[in-house]
Amino acid sequence: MNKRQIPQISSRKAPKQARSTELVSAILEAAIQVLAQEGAQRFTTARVAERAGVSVGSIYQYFPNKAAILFRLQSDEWQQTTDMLRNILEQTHKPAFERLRALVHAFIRSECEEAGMRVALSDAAPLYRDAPEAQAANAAGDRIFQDFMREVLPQAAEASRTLACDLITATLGTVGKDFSESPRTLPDIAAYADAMADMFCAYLERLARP
Amino acid sequence: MNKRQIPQISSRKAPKQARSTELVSAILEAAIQVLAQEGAQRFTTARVAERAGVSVGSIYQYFPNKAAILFRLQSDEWQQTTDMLRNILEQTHKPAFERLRALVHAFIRSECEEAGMRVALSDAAPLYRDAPEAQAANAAGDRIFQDFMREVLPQAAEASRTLACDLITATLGTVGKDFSESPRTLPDIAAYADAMADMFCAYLERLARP
Amino acid sequence: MNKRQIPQISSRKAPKQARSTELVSAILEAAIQVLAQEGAQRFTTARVAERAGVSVGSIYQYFPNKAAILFRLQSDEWQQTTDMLRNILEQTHKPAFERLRALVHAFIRSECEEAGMRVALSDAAPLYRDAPEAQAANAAGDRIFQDFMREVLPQAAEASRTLACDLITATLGTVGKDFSESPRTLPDIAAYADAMADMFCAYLERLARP
Amino acid sequence: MNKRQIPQISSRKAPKQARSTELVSAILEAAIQVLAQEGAQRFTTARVAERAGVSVGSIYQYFPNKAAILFRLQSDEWQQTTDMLRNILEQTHKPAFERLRALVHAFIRSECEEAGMRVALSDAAPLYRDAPEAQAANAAGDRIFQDFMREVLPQAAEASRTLACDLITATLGTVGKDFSESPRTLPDIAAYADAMADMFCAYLERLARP
DNA sequence: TATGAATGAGTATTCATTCAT
DNA sequence: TATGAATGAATACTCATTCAT
Repeated sequence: MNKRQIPQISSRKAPKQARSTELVSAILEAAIQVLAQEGAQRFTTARVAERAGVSVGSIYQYFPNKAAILFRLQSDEWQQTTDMLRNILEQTHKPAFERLRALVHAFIRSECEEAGMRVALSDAAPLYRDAPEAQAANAAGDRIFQDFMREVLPQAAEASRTLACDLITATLGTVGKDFSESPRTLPDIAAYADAMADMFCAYLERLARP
Repeated sequence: MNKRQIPQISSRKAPKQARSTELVSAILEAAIQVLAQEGAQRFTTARVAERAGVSVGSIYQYFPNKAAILFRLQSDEWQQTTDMLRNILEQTHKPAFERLRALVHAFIRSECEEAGMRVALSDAAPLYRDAPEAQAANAAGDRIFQDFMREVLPQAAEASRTLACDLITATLGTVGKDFSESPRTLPDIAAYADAMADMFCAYLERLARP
Repeated sequence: MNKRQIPQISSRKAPKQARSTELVSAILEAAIQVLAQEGAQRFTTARVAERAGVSVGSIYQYFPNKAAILFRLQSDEWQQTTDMLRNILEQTHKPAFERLRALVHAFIRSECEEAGMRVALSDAAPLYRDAPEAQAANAAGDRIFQDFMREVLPQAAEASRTLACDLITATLGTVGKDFSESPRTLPDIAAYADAMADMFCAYLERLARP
Repeated sequence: MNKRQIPQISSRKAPKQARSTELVSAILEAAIQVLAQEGAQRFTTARVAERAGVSVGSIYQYFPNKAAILFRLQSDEWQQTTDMLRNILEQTHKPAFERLRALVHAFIRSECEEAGMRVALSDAAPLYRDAPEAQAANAAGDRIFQDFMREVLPQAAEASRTLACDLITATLGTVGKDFSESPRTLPDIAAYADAMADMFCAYLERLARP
């Protein structure tokens, strides 16, 4: 098996003071730029520090290592995405499939924004992926979707509902990322999102059928 | 934009002589082992050379750089997969959806074999991904599927058929890879493949409907 | 010749106020712990400050640099040892050789206490050794022994007496330290101290002989 | 307890070819110079490489890490010293005490040569000391002396002979090193060596007495 | 006085690639 | 053809010390 090292990744200190928060923001902002402009390969602490107008030492005051910066970036992404998805799914006055379609559109669109950075971030995944913190973060998103699935497939067996949920979230996530790796126009994005929503709806309808 | 270097990736010489072919095979075989056992991070020419029982110099006789080895590995994978998919899709005496289901099963199963190596290989993707040769290789697989789609959706507009084709191949590829990153049992694999096939069939049925 | 920097090492201010003395004690106590538990390599001002429950800045209020802390530790050791030796040698009602034997025992025993810290402290010697203050401190101990030697070898020429004094103090000091670097049981300590005392007595007897 | 890392220290490859041996020699020679002129603190692989007129990479071709260079230097010292001592002790046609005196003189003299480098080397001891290889190397020297002690103290109990042996070798080694840390004139060296030899002889005579 | 955030020079080690033999 | 020694740029991380608050 692979002998990958699992790094400590949690933030070194809670940025309580205003100064700290600013610095952390500057570092993260710089990290995003470096990632987007230079790629994962050239993402180095020195470059981030320089871009942030900060010393390397300061980076290590707030992040225990390079992986922690990347993980933090990814974490923030997940958080935003999760929030966005939750907001859409919670609009229970709208029909379920309409919400699902909106969700797919929103997700694909958001993936295509800052695509360069996102691709680089996922290129760097091996550096933070295996940390325990990373595993936990992903779980949150899944739960939201589980609830939605229960609403759409109230009759389905638990196991098959979970399977469907896994399949749809995996498709949304990985296919969305894959799609965003090439530059896309807005109409292309809309068309692709529609196609994906069609696929999900067709699948869920079939599952819902007796 | 990213300033990634785009390396030359094509093999340096066509290995016509038996000796050469042996050497190339040894190198590729060693590369697979190093990838599987050490991970993308520790995939170095020196390690490949040592494992292959060959000098580093010899590697550079047949591959212009490290990325070329990885690309070749990926290429071979694609080739095998493409062949496999073609064989399944060409069994035109079977119903289309049956073939599609068989294809999904075969693909997911094959992704789950040697998953360690495959994950490492995809971790290393940034190294070879941007080479022009890589783009071309993918196209071949798509064409095969295009034909199948024309069979299943003879009435559909060209554009929407292409879109569906892209979506399904992307889903198969990326979700398959994502699924294979965790260790899976055979029944899990079968269940997941069935779910995916269900989704594809439901989607295609909807598209085929007037 | 070596280009080692010779740092200023004397304490930055005389800690007259109670608060200051407490702080200095806390720092020194923490320094001992860090040295013993982490070793010379990991002896950092940050670690000392943390262990002392004090800010780094405070350390620099009382010590001009890291070396000064180490030097102070070493100084205190020397002071204690010197006092101990003086006490033993001043018991002039006991026979000289009996006092010498007691001294050797006491010294070896004390070296073996806190051996971990002492080893670390001597590992760190390069950092403080070359300071002029360090040279002076050692001289004090020698003078006490000189007096004892004059008592034991009243007839000997000044030069040869000084030589013997140097040799014996050097042996006591360096061999004692060397011995203490391995963990020792009390009986082992006693046996070794007896052997060393035997050696010293035999040597002094020979020198005393006409 | 101290959390010192114990590094791998053995040479990376056996320098079979002439070229290799030259390189290793150049590296070691450069290491000696850096150590003598810059001190242990400033002993860096980069400096050694530069002084040797060699790339850093080349150093790592022959030594697994920095500690290994230092250990090799120390090893070579031990080897030379051991050989020297053996040669002197094996001249069995000379009286034992005469050989012992010669040995002490030779040892102290050799310690005082290249004293700067030796001091620096022992300053760096924490880096290589804890490696298993280092422990083994020391044992060899002891055995030679054991034989000599058996010759001088044929009647003594095994335990007390071993104790005396340990004490004398420790004294010779550590006091010799301590003495060599200050610059010395030849007559001073001779006088000190004589005093030490006197001490050893007096001690051994006492032990030999019934 | 006390703090602790900020600094940035300093270092060991790796690894893709070349080229003399 | 094959070798593998040599190269040296690149990089994560530490830590003594300062100084604004």
